[in-house]
Amino acid sequence: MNTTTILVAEDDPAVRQGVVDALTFAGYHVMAASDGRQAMNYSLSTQYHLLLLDLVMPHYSGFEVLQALKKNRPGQPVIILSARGEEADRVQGLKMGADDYVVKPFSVRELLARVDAVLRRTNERAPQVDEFHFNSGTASFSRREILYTEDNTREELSDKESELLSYLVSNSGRAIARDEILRQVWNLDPKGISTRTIDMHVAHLRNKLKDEDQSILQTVRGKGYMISS
Amino acid sequence: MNTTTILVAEDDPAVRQGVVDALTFAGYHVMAASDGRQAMNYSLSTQYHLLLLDLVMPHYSGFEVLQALKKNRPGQPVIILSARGEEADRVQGLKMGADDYVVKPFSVRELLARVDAVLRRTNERAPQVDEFHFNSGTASFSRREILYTEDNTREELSDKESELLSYLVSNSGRAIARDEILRQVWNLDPKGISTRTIDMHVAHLRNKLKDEDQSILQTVRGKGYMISS
DNA sequence: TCGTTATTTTACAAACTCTTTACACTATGG
DNA sequence: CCATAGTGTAAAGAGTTTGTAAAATAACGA
Repeated sequence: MNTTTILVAEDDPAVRQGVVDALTFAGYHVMAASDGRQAMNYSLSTQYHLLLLDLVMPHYSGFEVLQALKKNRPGQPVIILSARGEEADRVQGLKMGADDYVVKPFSVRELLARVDAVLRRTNERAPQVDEFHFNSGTASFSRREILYTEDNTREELSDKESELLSYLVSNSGRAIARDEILRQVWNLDPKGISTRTIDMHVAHLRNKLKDEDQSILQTVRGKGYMISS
Repeated sequence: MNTTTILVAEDDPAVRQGVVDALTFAGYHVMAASDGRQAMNYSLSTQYHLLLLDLVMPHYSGFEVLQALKKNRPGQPVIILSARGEEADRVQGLKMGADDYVVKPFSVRELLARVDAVLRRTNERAPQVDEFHFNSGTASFSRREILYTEDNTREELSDKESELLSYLVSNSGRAIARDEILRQVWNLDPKGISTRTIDMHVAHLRNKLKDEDQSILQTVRGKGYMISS
């Protein structure tokens, strides 16, 4: 299943609908903004994997949106859509941090190819993390160990500890519910079952991370746990 | 699975049954109102994703229902059903905030197409907002925390605090009644019950937002609370 | 099989959230 | 300026969630 979310910012209803339909049909989850103000709002405050950004919109131009976005989320992938095919705009857009540029009118095939390419590049950029660096050391999942920088000592991670930490690290920056952890790490269907296993493993991990003040592995009361990104 | 709920307000039993059957068969959860008074009642007090509204009904006309509804729930999607295919009605309905207009008699295929289109547009229109930027910081709902820009400190949000703030933010720009908050955030039917819980949570939120002058989270006396957009 | 280690369950104290109560304070209309 | 209804908030209590030690069970290699 494809749960990649794409935000489309485009004021022309016909073009917007076309793009939304094409992306939806291709299996993406799509959100749309229909003017510059919405684009500014949504792009800064919602979660998505790729922004398709028209340059010419009412209220705010695509350049303004891009500028604000790159200030707040430097790594956010963006493809610029614009009728202006001029070299100057293209260069400025890419200079401002856009990942690619599609000139209107474009074919569905071309759009999808660009989208795929940018998403692929983005994923490559962040390959399966095997190491987690924190204040006092580094955890390696393939070697199932933690190395402490200061005294060069070593602490082993058990199977489950390693998998749990790995999952939290690769989903850092959001609170992960216990249910989700049970499903993803324990491969259980958490229907009604209640267990303190996760909490115990978290306690063990905190010990091994020397995280007595819970600054690395945070509790999110009522939900689960989180590692800040 | 499709858990989208549609409210059908139509006084002609034959038409109503036909619409209900078609929508049910298409996988929607359907509720029905058989006159204007029921329509007024249900449309204002129950939860659904789309209202199919007949204009000609006893007790209250569709226009009256639409007017009351848009006053209380400006974003609620509505499709008007009517035998009168005249341009004037169509225009007035759309002016009053309806999203589309289907002229009777209509085919099942046509109805479903309109329903699909409006629901899709609705989803595009309002993506899930995860962040709220304000003068001194940013609140994130997926992380259930507030980060203050100045000193890089962090304040946690409790479950209810986060949900409440999220609801106010995603409905910013209008005053939200306490009743609506109880229904939407607490999942309670606020019939006559009176509680100061909401006010307490607002007080806590204001603390965490450092909003001592109530410039972010405003009180609307006699109604409830509001966040300006 | 045994011994060792990893994982899960149990149990209970501690911490926290939510709600209610109570009362002070404020806005509003006469 | 008063009466009244609406709002702010401190404090207390009920109920829920989390941390963790200790015991029980499972997994595994020799």
